[in-house]
Amino acid sequence: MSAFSTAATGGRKKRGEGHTRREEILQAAKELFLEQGYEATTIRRIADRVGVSAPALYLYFPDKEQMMLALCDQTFGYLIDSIAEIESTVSDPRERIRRFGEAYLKFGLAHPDEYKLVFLGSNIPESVRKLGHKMPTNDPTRPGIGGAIVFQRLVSIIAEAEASGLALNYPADTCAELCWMAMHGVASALILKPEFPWSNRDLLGTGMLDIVMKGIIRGG
Amino acid sequence: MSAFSTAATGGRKKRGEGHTRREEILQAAKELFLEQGYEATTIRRIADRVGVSAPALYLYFPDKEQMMLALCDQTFGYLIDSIAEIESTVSDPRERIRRFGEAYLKFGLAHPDEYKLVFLGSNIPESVRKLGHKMPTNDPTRPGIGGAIVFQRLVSIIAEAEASGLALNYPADTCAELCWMAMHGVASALILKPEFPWSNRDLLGTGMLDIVMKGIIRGG
DNA sequence: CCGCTAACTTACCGTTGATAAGTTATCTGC
DNA sequence: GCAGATAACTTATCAACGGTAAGTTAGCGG
Repeated sequence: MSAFSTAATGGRKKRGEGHTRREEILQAAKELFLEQGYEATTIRRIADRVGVSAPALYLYFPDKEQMMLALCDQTFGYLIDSIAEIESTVSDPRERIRRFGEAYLKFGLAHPDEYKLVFLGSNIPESVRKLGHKMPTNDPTRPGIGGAIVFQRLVSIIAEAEASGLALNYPADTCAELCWMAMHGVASALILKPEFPWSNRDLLGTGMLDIVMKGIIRGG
Repeated sequence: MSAFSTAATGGRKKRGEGHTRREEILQAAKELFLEQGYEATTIRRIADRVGVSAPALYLYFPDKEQMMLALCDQTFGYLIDSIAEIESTVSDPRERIRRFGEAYLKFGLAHPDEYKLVFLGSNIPESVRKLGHKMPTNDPTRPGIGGAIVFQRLVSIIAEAEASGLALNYPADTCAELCWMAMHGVASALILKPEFPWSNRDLLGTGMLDIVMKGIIRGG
């Protein structure tokens, strides 16, 4: 009906169909997020796009943060999938770690907004705190958990590498943290300062990966 | 006068004394910033503490961002000073790089709010873009330039190290970027997720520094 | 047809950064 | 000492934000 709404779905939902509205909200939020970034993705704009009033969103999400995190989890699923594929198809421990790093960085550069929200969330102190608070929370449905799952995969990959005979220069969990921090440093820098005249973007990724591999693997 | 204002300075300034008001504003902002973090540091709260109306702040700063950046530059001065001291007292190229990394990380952990604002500024797209846009801007008074100055020091240190005979595995500027990104990865992770059960915080700093040194220096 | 309640709206709250327009006080030139 | 000029500052207000309270509409089961 209205001329400038890509996802307005007209009238009220029938009984029991509320969950479809929830998905419409996520879809609209995602569109806005991709088109105009985080700042433009306000409650009111999402509601407008869905074709519903702003408070209606609060029937499906407790607050904006949970909405955004649910959105990110959806996107992070792609990264989790691609990591799972690496784990199932690549057997060499070194190669696994390297491929993880590549996939991680590629994902970050392909989904900068989601990356920012999950890994650089300066706005979401609440859930970031919870996210780190007690890591072994086995609830994969908890919103915002995507980043933690990814990190846990790396811990597993490196622990398994060590178990299969790879000698490490540090404890396995420290190696995982170092590896993640290094790649996170590259990702966040390239994402936050895209217009900075970086000497060589590709080399920064592959070089950091080389450095980390050499640094954490004994005799690497 | 009022019971809970640490810096209220009473009446109006005389002609030509506006600059002292400007410093009072920065001081109040800094106090709030340190006491209650970035979120609590609103225009109105700063104005209250100074003992002046909110719009008065706009006589001295074009917007909140410039205020915050001026504030950060003040704090970053300490880091710049300590780097200058390292440069003037440490002659060994390897040791210089290492000491830079240590000083950088220490500063980040000691001033997390300023660090966030300058290096993780998800709120300040404007100036971050400018900051990276044309690096060789020789205006050290430009607000928000602190982080760029620090980075430029590292570039110099590594370029000088190479000039003095140290063999690098990558171009000097790439080495500087890799070094900064790695340490930035550690700093930002520890700052943004302080409650995460990191395996060993000290080891993450020293270990990353070891890894980077070994990685960028030929035969390191 | 009645009542329950899911789905949704209108009206509003307090807060934010920021602007426009008016006021007061001090300094300068005469 | 008095009259502008203008630095310094206030009041009133804006649009937008996230979020809540309370009322309304619509569909389903009895």
